[in-house]
Amino acid sequence: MSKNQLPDPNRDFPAWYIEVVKRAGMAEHSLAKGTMVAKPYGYGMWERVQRALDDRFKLTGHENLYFPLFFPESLLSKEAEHVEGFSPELAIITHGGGVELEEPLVVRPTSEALIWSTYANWIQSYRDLPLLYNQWGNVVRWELRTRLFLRTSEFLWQEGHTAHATAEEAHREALQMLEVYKEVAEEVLAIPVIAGRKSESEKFAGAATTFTIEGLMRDGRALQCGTSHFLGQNFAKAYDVTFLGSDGERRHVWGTSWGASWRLIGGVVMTHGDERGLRIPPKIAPVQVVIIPIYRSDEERSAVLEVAHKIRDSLTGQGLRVRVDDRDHHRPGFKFSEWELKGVPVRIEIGPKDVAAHQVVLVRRAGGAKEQVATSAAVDGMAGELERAQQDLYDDALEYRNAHTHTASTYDELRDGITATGGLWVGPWCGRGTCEERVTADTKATIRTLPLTPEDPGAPCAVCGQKGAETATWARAY
RNA sequence: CGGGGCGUAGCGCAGCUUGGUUAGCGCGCCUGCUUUGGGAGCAGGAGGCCGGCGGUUCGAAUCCGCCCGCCCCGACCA
Repeated sequence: MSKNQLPDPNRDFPAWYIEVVKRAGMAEHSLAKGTMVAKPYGYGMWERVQRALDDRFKLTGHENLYFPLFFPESLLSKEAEHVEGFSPELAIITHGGGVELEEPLVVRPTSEALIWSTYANWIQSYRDLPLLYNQWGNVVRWELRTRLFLRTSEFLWQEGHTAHATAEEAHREALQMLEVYKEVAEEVLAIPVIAGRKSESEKFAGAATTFTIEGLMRDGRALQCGTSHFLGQNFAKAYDVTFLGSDGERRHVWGTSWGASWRLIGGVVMTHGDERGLRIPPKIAPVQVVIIPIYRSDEERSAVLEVAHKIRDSLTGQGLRVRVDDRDHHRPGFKFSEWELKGVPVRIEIGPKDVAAHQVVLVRRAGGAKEQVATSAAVDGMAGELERAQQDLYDDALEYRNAHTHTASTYDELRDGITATGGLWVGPWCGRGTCEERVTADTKATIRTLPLTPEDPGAPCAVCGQKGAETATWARAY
């Protein structure tokens, strides 16, 4: 059989993940602990995700800007909960230019502190509102345990920061951007996600309410794929951001912030990958169609390549991303395996027999046998083929999630269920931290989502039995 | 920070216990020939401050000390 088998994802998912990411050429570890080199194949996916998000940010009225990587340490300390949340993960610069700095600089773990302290100067009147800005950049969080794409000391992301005159408007903004994340996750990354609200213990340090989208990975663990925060007036008060209303009253502004990172790429790997490697959704695939020429002699080679290049050109003309793998030092079988590992949605094989018959062999990564198709039909039908591949990945992932979503009404069901099967467990929760902590202590699962808007009191709490619970979704998470 | 492990060619490793002439193996890489429809074969070749510093010794990858780095488990993860 084939060589260089990947670890079995069903037996050792973490080993499978790291091998796929490395061998597909997405990323590798770099020199400093916990840092990562994003290689072209992985960065190419990130570029597609960036574009999908950025287009939607613009359509919803936002503009990009850029704040610096460093700011004075003292700035952070103005919002008590915020500084407490971040202080363990800060990278702090104490020296520059060969001398000790008068005041240390922090490398941003997120930019709320700097941005709100700056917004204070930009906002005077209700006429300056709303402020709808976003920035693309990197942040640093000194993580103890890191994983490629999922948790690295430095990572790439975007962070949106908006300021509004009313709580209602800010709240709407936070939910609107959550919806943008959900749309990108589902329609672009083909990852079905649950949109919800975080519990008090899981929310962002400094936020009034944190919203999240959560996906379910193939090993039964949940992954937070994006968060959007309604900040209330917390940062406005900490950094004294006020405006004069049309009524002449001075008020603090209401804020939001929202972020998504290249962790999404890790989510794609863990949602769609299989024992052969990656399966990349066509919308973010750096290569959507790979053409493998097959030949023996030089004459065959030039005849086959001529057709291969023609097909490539007409597909490229449709706006598709196509690669002809004309490397002469690898045989076809090697290329088949390699492009499957790299998750290219559609492969076209062309040999001398196909050239003679004006056909190609078409192979879908998502499964199914090889199919002989007339060349013209393959070219004309490719866009539709990729749309189906995109949909198939989503449908597969949704089916998996549905099959791994369970309900529990008693504590035994919840605890034993999480421990035995993983996946998502839905059960009523009274809202008290003690009940939440008990589940986490017993199962290592956390509340991933609560309903977007608080529910009317319902069934008794699965943990303590007290009435007035709302529906919580539990899972072990990354 | 606590517990455990590891630093030898691009990658993965052996050698170290019991010091000894030129430090090996697999993969990868380079050249040539034969191959090419599911991970090619043969032949030749290149590539090493053996993590660093110091010590013991006629002689150190190997023994001793110190240092540095990385990995795994735990604590942590807004």
